Amino acid sequence: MQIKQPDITRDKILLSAFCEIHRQGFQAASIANILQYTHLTKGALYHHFPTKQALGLAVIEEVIKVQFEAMFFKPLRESEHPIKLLLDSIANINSKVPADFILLGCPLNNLMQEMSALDELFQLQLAGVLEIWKKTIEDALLRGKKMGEIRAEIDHKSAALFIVSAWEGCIGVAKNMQSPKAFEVCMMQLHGYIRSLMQENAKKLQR
Amino acid sequence: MQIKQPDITRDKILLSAFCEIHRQGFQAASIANILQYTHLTKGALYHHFPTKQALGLAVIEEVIKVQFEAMFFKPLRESEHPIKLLLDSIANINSKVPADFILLGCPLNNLMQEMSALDELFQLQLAGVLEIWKKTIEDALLRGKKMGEIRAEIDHKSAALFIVSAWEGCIGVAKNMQSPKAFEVCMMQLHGYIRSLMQENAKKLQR
DNA sequence: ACACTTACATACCAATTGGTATGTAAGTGC
DNA sequence: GCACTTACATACCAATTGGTATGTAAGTGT
Repeated sequence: MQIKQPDITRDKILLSAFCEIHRQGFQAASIANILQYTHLTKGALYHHFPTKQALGLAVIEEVIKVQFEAMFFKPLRESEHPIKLLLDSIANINSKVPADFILLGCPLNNLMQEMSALDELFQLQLAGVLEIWKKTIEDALLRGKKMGEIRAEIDHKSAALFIVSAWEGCIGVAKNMQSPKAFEVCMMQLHGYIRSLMQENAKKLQR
Repeated sequence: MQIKQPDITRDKILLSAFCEIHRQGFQAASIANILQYTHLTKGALYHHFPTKQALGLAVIEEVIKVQFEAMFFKPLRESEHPIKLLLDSIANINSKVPADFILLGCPLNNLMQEMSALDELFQLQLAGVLEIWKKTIEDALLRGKKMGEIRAEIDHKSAALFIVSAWEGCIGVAKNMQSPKAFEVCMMQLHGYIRSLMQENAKKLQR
């Protein structure tokens, strides 16, 4: 089964829109610019997407969500040692995420801050991705409990919410400072927070 | 000494601009809207501010920075028990910050995410406010060390950076979820992080 | 091979944008 | 009381915005 030409065109628009939105934000993203990079025209864009809003929502669902799924969610879900993977990912964060994610910000966080209060569809779509992230970490913490790594009395839902929030906060502040180094330092404190959720005897195993 | 009329006009523009920017973001903020609320005209605005950028920078310096100074920096700097104040502020956060700060986001964070990668003057001005916040918390932690509340081996600079980052992250995520309750839950985890920096015997004193 | 749909390209549009040029009335210094 | 500056108001402008109406060439089903 081969990939249809229209789907290629659609993907080209989505990818170009993602890049433009990542750099300029959604509202400032220019449809003219998006098209320029693809060498397509408005006819193509408005054939595949009824409005700019629909294009933006599709970027969240089909580009951003997919990226997060591949980079964070899937590895963590499928890991045999989720707590170890979580801690290692955070400790080596700058090798895990591209530099653009810090200098331009996290695409998810950027859109959350820009659009959540302005457009309910954006808010819901973004909240959906965030919810998956949160649930994935909740599940990791829960499995950590069963493996005797995470203390039983920990409120894993609150902890997961905080981990995601702090994570985005670290990127956000590092973006302002334009400093991947600050991101690294900041994430090491999040590393410390997660370690504070662990059983004492399990900490030794995790360097 | 009485307040000059021109200064009143200038302040009216600044305040209106702050509200518009808080709701729409800087780029989407419309000068026409800003003026509508003040019943002034472009002549007035461009007399007091040479460009929209200059207006935005003035809003950061003369509205946002001043608000933060009054709400967070000054109380913490002048407190005799800074760690207690920090923990109490976080525990009662929803009574400390207006609901707009969650539903519309933190004005500082909003602008950091929108503008840091686009405009160096914005980035520097915002980083300046962030730096004061960070320094104020650094100093609070340092005084906490001297009072035997914070453990001596704690890296207070990294911790302060993380506290500010996580704080903004909590607001950011709560903004996306449009949930002051989530903000409260999230901030209680930050509360727990700060407690994890404390001496064991000092923890008992703090409820 | 004919009817119909898909997948675009081209040309156009009203609305809005930040910014400017000009005008003017009210202070202000001397 | 005259010269000059301040503090605005009014009218205008080029550029850009998202969106649409129309045209057309290439499939696609029958």
